[in-house]
Amino acid sequence: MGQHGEVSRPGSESLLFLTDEQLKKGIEAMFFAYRGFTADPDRILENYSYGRAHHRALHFINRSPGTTVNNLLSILGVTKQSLNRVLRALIEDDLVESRVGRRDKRERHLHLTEKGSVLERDLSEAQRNRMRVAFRAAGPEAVSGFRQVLEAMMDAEMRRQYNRLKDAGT
Amino acid sequence: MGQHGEVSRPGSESLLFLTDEQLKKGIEAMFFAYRGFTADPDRILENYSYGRAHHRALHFINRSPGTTVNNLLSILGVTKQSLNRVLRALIEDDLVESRVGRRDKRERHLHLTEKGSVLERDLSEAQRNRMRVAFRAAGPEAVSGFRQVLEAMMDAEMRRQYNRLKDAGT
DNA sequence: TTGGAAAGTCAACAAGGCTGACTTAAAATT
DNA sequence: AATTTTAAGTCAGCCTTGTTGACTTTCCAA
Repeated sequence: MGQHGEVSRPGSESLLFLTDEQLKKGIEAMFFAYRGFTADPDRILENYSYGRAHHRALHFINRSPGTTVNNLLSILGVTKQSLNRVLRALIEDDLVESRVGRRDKRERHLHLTEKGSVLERDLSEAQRNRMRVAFRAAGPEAVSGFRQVLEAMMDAEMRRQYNRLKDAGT
Repeated sequence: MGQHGEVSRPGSESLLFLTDEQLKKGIEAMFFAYRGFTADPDRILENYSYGRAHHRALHFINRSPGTTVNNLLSILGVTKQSLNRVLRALIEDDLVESRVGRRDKRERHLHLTEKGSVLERDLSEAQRNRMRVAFRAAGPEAVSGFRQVLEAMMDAEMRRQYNRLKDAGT
């Protein structure tokens, strides 16, 4: 019941990696790894009145300086009201600057302030350290596979967003 | 500043996959992929008065039938009070059965009911389908790398939990 | 027989999602 | 020039899921 392709029939390549058991291991790997993925920044954030949502905003503003609110909204996949709460705090605390658009004055372009950059760097560094250790332990072949599978797991729309973020150095 | 190992010095193997840029791509891949990972079950759950927390409980009870509350607690990494709220709903709705321990009567052993199995299977199937498509598209080599990197990203304690879940068919 | 462990419960709170309704300013269209 | 649409922001209220802290009941084990 529910088992597909787990029998390596003579003549077919081994499809053992597609057994339900293997798929479940993949699911559990995602679950536990995501916890590790967020653990370090979360620990840093505890010292502030910020949470994971603030981290995400800082990350993507840093990644695409000058991005508009609407843009950020579609990357984060949350509602305007939800993002606004987070953004308001960051702007009030002088971590993020909101500049009126030059061409279109309805738009606001978001930038990190010096202070915002410092926190972003701090969070990012913690997260990159863990990623670096994992990448180094697994090796370049594994990293390539890691990214291939993750990309294939995204919705088409997310994959578009993902590929849009410039990847210098690839 | 903050750049490590991106220069492929003569004599060193290529460490290009450890540039900050590559690490950031990895971080973003995790972010977008996790959204995809949860999207399908979340959609199903919308028809019920359950959320992701209920899904996780169902998953791990299905995975380790007869597990105790304490056990589940340490796997899920939430507080007793938080889990209790979820578990109470599942038991009241007859999706989960809580049996008093035979050896140690303080313990409760958790099992899915017929009804619980049905929902679990539904959720699991949706999630496995996406995972299967991704695995198939990426191929067995990539899947191996995917799991290697994720395992390396876990905290030691989580990795222990992860490896404890039996992996028949590996 | 007593101390500690497992489970369960109540209350109160916070973060971060959501919907709906509405405003303001500016751009775009008619 | 008038109207419609878009971008941003706001208020209010709700839900889920996490947290602490305090306390009870049951029962195993020293």
